[in-house]
Amino acid sequence: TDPLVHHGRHFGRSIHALCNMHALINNGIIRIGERAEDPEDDFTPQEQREHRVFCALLKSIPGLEEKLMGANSEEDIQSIAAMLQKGASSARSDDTKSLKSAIIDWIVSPGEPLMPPISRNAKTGRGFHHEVTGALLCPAGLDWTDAEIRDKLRTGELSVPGDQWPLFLFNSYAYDDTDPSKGLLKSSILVKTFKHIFTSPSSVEREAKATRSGNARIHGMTGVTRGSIAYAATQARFALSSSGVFNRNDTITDSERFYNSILEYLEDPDEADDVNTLMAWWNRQVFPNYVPNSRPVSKNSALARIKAKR
DNA sequence: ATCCAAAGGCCTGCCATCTC
DNA sequence: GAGATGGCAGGCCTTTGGAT
Repeated sequence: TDPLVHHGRHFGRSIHALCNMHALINNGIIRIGERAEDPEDDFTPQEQREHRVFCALLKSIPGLEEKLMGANSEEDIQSIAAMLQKGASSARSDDTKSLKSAIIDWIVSPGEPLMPPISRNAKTGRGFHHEVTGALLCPAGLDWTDAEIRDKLRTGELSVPGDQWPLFLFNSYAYDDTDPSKGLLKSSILVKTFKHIFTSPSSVEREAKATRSGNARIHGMTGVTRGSIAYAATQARFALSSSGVFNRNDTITDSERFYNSILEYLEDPDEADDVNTLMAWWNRQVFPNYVPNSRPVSKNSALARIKAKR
């Protein structure tokens, strides 16, 4: 496969999922031109955000900038964008597929039966239809033990927009309304989802059985990123929900708004202190033994090949 | 009619272990 | 040690189904 597809997979998982690659790249190139002409040019906050993502894209894929600048037709750029998009989309799809069954093992304590049982390969019966997934998805601040609230969530009378965060994001699934950031993004289910995607499915258990490099290693990922945490949260939220089809624009599941709201929080300068502490915590959870260049890499490993390309 | 996502099958790469 | 073997993980292909 084309290396751009490969890079697109990791970009989607770690920097920005759910974006339109064509627009991202086209707008990015235009903005570079405008900035060169008029450095004083002001961009809207939205444009500035998009441009930061574009710069991260250029930075994360060696040779991409040259490739884009050297493209001599609109078509060339379109095909580059299409490859990256394909990578991001297929990675997202592979992860939803894989998490769909895996997450069932993480929502009750080991050994405890799940009542009623949830099918590993179907989404019906999840979401607010089930006591356990419902409690996890219930917006922080609402009381899932209240029968009236449960009913309204089930019927949809009470709809939950993506920026109203569910309880499963919080450590021990406990929300403290006097301190809303307490335990935020520190739940075990989120860490497990992250490990499943980035370090390997078996690394979720205490003793990893992996014999092959996981995604983080394949792509030389050495620490968590804001995008990767938001991505794991979005995948977990979708896996717990009853909706069967992942769709960016679906207003019921509202995954894109959810993803962006997490990302916004993590990038908010006003939250920088909390977020830096949080990121350090994540790195200890997920990459505890990481020391730069400490591991020998076999000559033919994917990582070695990637390094050789740089 | 077209597009996209889901699902399962399949293939390949990687690593640990075995066997000689 | 070198080569064979087996299992795990990631990714690709194909089919299917639903939405637009």
